[in-house]
Amino acid sequence: MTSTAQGELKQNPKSPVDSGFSMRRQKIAEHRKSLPIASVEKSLIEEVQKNDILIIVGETGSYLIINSQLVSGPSCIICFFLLLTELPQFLFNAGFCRGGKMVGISQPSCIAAVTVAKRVAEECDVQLGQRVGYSIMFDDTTCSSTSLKYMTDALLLREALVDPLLSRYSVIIVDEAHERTVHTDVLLALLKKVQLDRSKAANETSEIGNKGLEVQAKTNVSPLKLIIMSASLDDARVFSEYYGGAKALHVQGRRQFTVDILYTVHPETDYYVDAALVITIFQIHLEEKPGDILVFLTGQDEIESVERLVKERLEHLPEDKRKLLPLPIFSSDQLMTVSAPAPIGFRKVVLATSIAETSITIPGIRYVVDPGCVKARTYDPSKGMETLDVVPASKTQALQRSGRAGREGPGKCFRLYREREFEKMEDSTKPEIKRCNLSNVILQLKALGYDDIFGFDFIDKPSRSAIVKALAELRLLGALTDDCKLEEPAGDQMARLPVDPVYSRALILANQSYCLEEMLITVAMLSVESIFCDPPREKREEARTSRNHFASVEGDHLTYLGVYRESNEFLEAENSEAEVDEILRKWCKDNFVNSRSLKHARDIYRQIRGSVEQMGFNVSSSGNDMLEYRRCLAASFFLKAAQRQMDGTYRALESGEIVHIHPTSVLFRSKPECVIFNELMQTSKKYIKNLTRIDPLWLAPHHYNTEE
DNA sequence: GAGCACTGC
Repeated sequence: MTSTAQGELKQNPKSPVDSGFSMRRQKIAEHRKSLPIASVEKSLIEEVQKNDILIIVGETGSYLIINSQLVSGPSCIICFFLLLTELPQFLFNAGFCRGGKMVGISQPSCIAAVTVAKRVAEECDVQLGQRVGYSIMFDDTTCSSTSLKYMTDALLLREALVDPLLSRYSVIIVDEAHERTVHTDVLLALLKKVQLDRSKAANETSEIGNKGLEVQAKTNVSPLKLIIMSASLDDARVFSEYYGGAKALHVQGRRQFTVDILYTVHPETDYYVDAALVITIFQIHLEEKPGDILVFLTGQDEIESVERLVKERLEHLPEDKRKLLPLPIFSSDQLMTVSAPAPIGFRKVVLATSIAETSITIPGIRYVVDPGCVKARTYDPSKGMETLDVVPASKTQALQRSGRAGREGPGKCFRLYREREFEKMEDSTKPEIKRCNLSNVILQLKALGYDDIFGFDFIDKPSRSAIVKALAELRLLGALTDDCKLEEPAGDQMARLPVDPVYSRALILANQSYCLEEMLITVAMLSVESIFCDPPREKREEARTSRNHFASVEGDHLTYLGVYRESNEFLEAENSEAEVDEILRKWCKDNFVNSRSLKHARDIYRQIRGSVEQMGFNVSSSGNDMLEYRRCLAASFFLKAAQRQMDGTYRALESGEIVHIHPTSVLFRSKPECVIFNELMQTSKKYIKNLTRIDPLWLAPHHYNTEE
């Protein structure tokens, strides 16, 4: 692309926010005004009473209006955020919490669960943790009198392990179901079954009548109401079909202004993408009305390179045209800087990853630049390898991105691809369950009593090979018997531990080898990312020295163990929580350790220590006997072992893949003969991460050779 | 000698 971008972009006459719909929108707006809140409440409750399953679709305004003719039945129109906080209160008022029953509201993330719970408690003017509470991994604020309980999907799934009928809930609302996370998908499938079981049990109870009070007490269950909230119409259709034609109700989304969509006319080759991007950014900066720009990029590298290009180009502009401020965001630490308004007269250009699609809202954005790509993680079950690569975005993502320009006023979205390429995009991103390692999900299902995994009623079925692989892995880890039944007690214990099956296996083995204390720390440290900080240039040398101080010749696991223990030595038993935080923060800063990661690891440690103690494990330390601990690592992670080749590369024993030690490993230079590792990921090369040097003889003998 | 979108138990 050599000419100016002006010539390359044309307005799409059929953009999803075409003005032809404005009449309709106006009508809906009038309709909404005529609806007092009381009648909204009444009609919503009526719908819940009439329908055991209700799907509530709340798209951003424009998209919703276009598609509303596709939905039958009367539309109930209120504001979406209102619904999220009001609906549970409506249900409470309507008596759904009588007799100690609860309305459960599940969210994919902790932050959402906490935020909404706080807001509802405020609206109801009650103390958080009483009538309204939330429950997330490290924080449960509910009590026996809680009626409205906000929680994460994953936690609700865990609850089903203890109470398979989820009998304390009269209504469960699953929010953000369109995100299609593994947890949401499994939860939706589970709830379908729970609802069926509870109807059955309730019918039996009523049939029994007063024949036997004992039976009645035992089956004291009432039917379960389900409300599924989805922001995407496509997914709402999928859910409706999945639940046997469940009724879908439409809700007006938040106010959305018109966004003009502009496509490029000529295809962009990869080589020109950066150039086209920068040209587009400057075209907006120099020719468009005030308003900040949001650019969607795939990762840190790309963000930094575009930032550099923008700065370079700015230097060639006359002084008065230089008022453009590039703001990179690729980690949540940078969020504060982007939400602050630009200095007077300046235009911000926010260079963001897909984090800016949904997770955060940046004020002031009127222009969006969308190259149409996203970095996506996929999992190859045959190789046990994750891949992180750049792929085309989906239509839903493209719409979401363009929608970001219309939050505060009419906006423009510049798509750096042709309209026909948009048409070729997938409707929505593949559900996570179709692109991840299934061993955790399958172990949970087995523990919940679902034996027939191939016949399980998934909304989107994962591939047969992915299921086969996960079952095989679980057998090798000792969670399942040879005929794929839950192994007792190990399988059940593993399902109850809140970590990946390989890690729970490691904890069980460590318990038997008397190095559980070490393994708890190891698993906690492996469960968080990037223990070490990336220091600024001037501190690199200092950081290297510090890292060398921690580095263990045995590998990363012992290194992490050392970091955790050394940080712990600075603490005293009587330190208050705030003091602990402060001491650790300082220690981390001095030692180039990521304090957020370390704090998170300490939380996980506490959590899993509690779990293993509950199982009756005795947390003992191997003291200075690191040999026993390393043998235990080998026995736990034997599925991921690699052997050095003549040329210095490694061969992963299970898959036969040729792999490289990742440069962040402490073993990067020493290249021991045989290692176990925790992660195999393909980026520019196939890298193994988090390794420990082992003796090949320690590997589980029954797995790699035939001798006993 | 490499970089890593986002969650969650």
